[in-house]
Amino acid sequence: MTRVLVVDDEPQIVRALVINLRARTYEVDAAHDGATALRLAAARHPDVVVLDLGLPDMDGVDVIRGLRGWTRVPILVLSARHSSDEKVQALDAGADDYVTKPFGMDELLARLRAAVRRAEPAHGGEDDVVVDTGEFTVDLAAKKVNRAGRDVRLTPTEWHLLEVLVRNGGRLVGQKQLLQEVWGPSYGTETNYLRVYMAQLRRKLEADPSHPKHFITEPGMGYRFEK
Amino acid sequence: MTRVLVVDDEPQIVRALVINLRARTYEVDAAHDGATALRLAAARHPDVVVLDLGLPDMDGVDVIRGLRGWTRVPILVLSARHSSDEKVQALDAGADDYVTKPFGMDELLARLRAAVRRAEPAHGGEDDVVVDTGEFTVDLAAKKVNRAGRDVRLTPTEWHLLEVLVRNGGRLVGQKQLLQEVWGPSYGTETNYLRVYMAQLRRKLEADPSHPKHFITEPGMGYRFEK
DNA sequence: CGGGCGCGTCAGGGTTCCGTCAAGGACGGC
DNA sequence: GCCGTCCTTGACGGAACCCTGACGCGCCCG
Repeated sequence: MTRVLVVDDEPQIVRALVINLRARTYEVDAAHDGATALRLAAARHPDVVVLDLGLPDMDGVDVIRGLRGWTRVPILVLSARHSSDEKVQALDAGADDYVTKPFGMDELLARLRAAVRRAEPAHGGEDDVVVDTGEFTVDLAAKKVNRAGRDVRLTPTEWHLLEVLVRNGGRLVGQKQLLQEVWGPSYGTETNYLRVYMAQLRRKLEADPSHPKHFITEPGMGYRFEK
Repeated sequence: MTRVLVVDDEPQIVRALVINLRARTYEVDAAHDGATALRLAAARHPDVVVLDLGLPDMDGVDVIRGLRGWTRVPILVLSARHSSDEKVQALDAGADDYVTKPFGMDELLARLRAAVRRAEPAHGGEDDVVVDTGEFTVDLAAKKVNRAGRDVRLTPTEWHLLEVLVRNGGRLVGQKQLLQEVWGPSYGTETNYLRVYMAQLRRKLEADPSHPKHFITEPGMGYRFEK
């Protein structure tokens, strides 16, 4: 859920923004002056701030500076002033975008999405998903398998098979599904491939490969990965 | 030094931008059509792109998509179209800002500064910038590699490859991803490039290049940098 | 009790993939 | 215009990997 802080002293603008943002499932806080805005920003940690420069209690640029003192949250400035100087001042103070009133709601929302998007951490936020069995660990993001403190080397096919099984952890995966996901959609009956590669996975990862505890065979059906 | 890629088919606009940017000590490349823009972006890796939507050879939005396929470089769109739809389309395709012609040079430069500023890495993780393997150190910020007290000289391509690997330290990086990040999005199968440049990196950085400890090959999949 | 079926194991051969070297071409500096 | 640096490209030996067939074993069923 994305949280937005709207700062404007004109009630009808705040209302219009709040309605439109809530309708798009944003979480919205609103402030009518600069002091409240700074306090709310600190308390609620919004993902983006929409800030009107014309506030009753302080200069809008000072609000920007107040925020930039401790956060890099995207700031989208809203202003009735069209002068170039005003824009330059706000942007150089740390604003991310500057929209002049009257503004189109579609455009504002698009600029808001752009601001939020680029604030997201790089690389799609792929958390290091690590599965731990006690005997070995599988790091799906790094494509790494560790056993007894040593990295285990897997071939592409071995890794691919392991990945499908681990992602379906606990569930039974049919042999046809395994074959198609690892070898391609035109495969489905070559169960000997599975036997060979399951054996290699077990040899590399199981403490006792002939009595597997994690790579379970379900005769006639498929295989299952268990922690 | 900040590098800017200017994309516009109107020579006078390009000239005005180039002059103004160079006067402010930016490094500037210019392209007059989309294909050239994508090629230059891949070759020169600009820190920000100024893109006119009205290009002779392809839709500007497709240029944005072409860039976003492999890079998060800030894109500042320049357009004669004022319609809300156009803006929304460009922004949602991945643009960072949208300025309508005619534009004030002061404002454009301020928006450019804002785009470059927020693309900078956050201040705080300073110690993450230098990676130490024991045999050599890589300073990502200073773009320097030091080995046995001496700076190692890397070619641009060597450095770029090293950078991608180090930033993904420990993680396996697929050959396709490496090729696209270093050579550009239109590459993906030229694995011989990787073989040549990995060999050069190893020759310059590994104690025993034929038995690499830090630049690990994962046959059939990609490469991995290990401390 | 014997045969069939499914599974696990092993080793060899063909193919793909990788490391290495060297030559040719593009580019920029002097 | 020459020279050095860098990038591209091709070729080749060797290593890694994938496929394949053969065999043994346990289980179920006839």
